[in-house]
Amino acid sequence: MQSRNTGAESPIDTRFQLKRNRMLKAAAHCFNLKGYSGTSLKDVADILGLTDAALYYYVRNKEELVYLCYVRAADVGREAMQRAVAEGGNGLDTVQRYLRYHIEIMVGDRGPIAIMSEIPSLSRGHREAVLELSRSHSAAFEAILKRGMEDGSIETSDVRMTGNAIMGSLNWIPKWFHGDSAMASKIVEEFPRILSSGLRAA
Amino acid sequence: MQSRNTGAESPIDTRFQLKRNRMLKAAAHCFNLKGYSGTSLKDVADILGLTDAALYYYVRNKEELVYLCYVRAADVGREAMQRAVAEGGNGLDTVQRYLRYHIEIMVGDRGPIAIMSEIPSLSRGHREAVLELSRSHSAAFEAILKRGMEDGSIETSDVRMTGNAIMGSLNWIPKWFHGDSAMASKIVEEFPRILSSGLRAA
DNA sequence: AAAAAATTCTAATGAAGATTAAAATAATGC
DNA sequence: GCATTATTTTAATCTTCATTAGAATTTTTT
Repeated sequence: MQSRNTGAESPIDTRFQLKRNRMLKAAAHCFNLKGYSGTSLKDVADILGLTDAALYYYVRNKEELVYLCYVRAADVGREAMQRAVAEGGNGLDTVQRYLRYHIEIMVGDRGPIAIMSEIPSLSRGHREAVLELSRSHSAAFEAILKRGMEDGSIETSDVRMTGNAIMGSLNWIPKWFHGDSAMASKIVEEFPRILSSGLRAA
Repeated sequence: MQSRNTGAESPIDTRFQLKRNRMLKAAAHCFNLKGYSGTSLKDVADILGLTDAALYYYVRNKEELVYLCYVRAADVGREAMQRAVAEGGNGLDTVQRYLRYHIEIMVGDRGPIAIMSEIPSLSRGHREAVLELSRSHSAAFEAILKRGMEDGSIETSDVRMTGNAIMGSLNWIPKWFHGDSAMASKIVEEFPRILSSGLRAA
C-alpha cells in the first residue's frame, strides 16, 4: 500500500520514519557529492542496499527527495539558531554560538546535511517553500548581526553581504569534510572564531 | 571541418577563441546555477543563440566543456595568486591582495567563473588534471599562510582548515551574486578584510 | 563572383535513468 | 500456522538529452 507517501504520517511510526531518515542522509551525501541531477536514485539505493524502485515507497519522486533533504537542512539551521538566541548574550556571542551549534550538527552524527545549492531544480511549490525557509533563516541571522551592531559587539558595513560571506564558508564544509573525527572537533572549535572575527568592532 | 576541436589551436585564431570563450562563460553561468548534469547543452546554446549541436564545433563533448570551464577558473586563481605574491609584503598583506584580485576577476567582466564543485563528474584524465591544478593552488595559498605565521602577521592553528574556510566563502559568491555592480564593488572592498580577519595574530 | 573554408543546422540514434504496475517476499498480529 | 499488512523486487515504459552524420548556410579567399 502507498498509504505512506501521501504525507499524513501516523504519529508513532518509528520504523518507517527511521528508514526514511537513513534514506535522507544517504541522499544528502550523494547530492553534496554529485549534485541533484548528477545522482541517480540507484546511487542512493545502493547505499541503503535497496533497489531504486524501493525508494518510491518512501517518497513520491526524486524531487520530493531533495525537497525533504532541504527541509531537514533548514531544520538544522533553525534549531541551532533557536538554541543560540535562547542563551542570550550580545550579538557577537550569539553569532558564535549559532555557528558552533550549526557546525556541531553538520559534522556530527546527524550529518551529512544537504547543501541547499540547487533550489532552482525544485518544483514551483517546493521551491517557494524552501525559499521561504531560507529567507526566514537569513532574516534571523541578519537580525542578530543588527543587534550586535546596536550593542557594540559587531561592526560591519552590509549585513546581507556579511551574512553571505559567513554562510558560504559554512555551506562549503561538506565539500571538503568527510567524516574525519579529529578534523570534526577542530572545525567545531575553530570555525566560530575564524568566521566571526570579521565581525568584531574595532 | 573539425580541425578545431583537436586541441592544437593556431596561435592567432581570434574569432574561434572569442566565441569559445563566450561559450565558456555561458556554460559557467549554467553550471553555477543548475550544476553539471542539471544543465543541458541546449541551455548553454540558447544563451548563445545557437543549436546544441553547434557547440560540438568548439568542444569535443559536454565533459570537455566543464573541464575547460574549470581550467579557466583555475587560471583566474593562479593569476590572482601570482600578482599578489609578486607585490611582496607580509603574509597577511599577500592574502588580502590575493583575495581582492581573485574577487575582482570573479565579479568583473571576466565572470562568471565556474565553481569547481563537481570534480567527480570529470573523466579520469581531466579529473587528475584539475585536481592537480587545485592542489597546487591550495599549496600556494597555504604557503602564504605559513609565511605569515613566520613573519608574525598571521596566527592560525591549521592552515588546511583555514584555507578551506576562506576558499569556501569565495566559492560561494557566485551562488548569491548576480551582477549587481554596486554590490560588486562592495564585495571587492569588504571581502578581503572580512575573510582575512580570522587570520590576524593577537 | 566562384571556390574553399568555416560555421551552424536538421534529423536521426542511443543510452541513461525516472517512474509505474504488478508480483514476490518479509513481517506482524491473531 | 493463517491472514493481513508492510516492504521490496522485477520488468516494463517513457522522457530527456548527449551525440553524430550529413546537409545547408555563411564567411573568407582569390
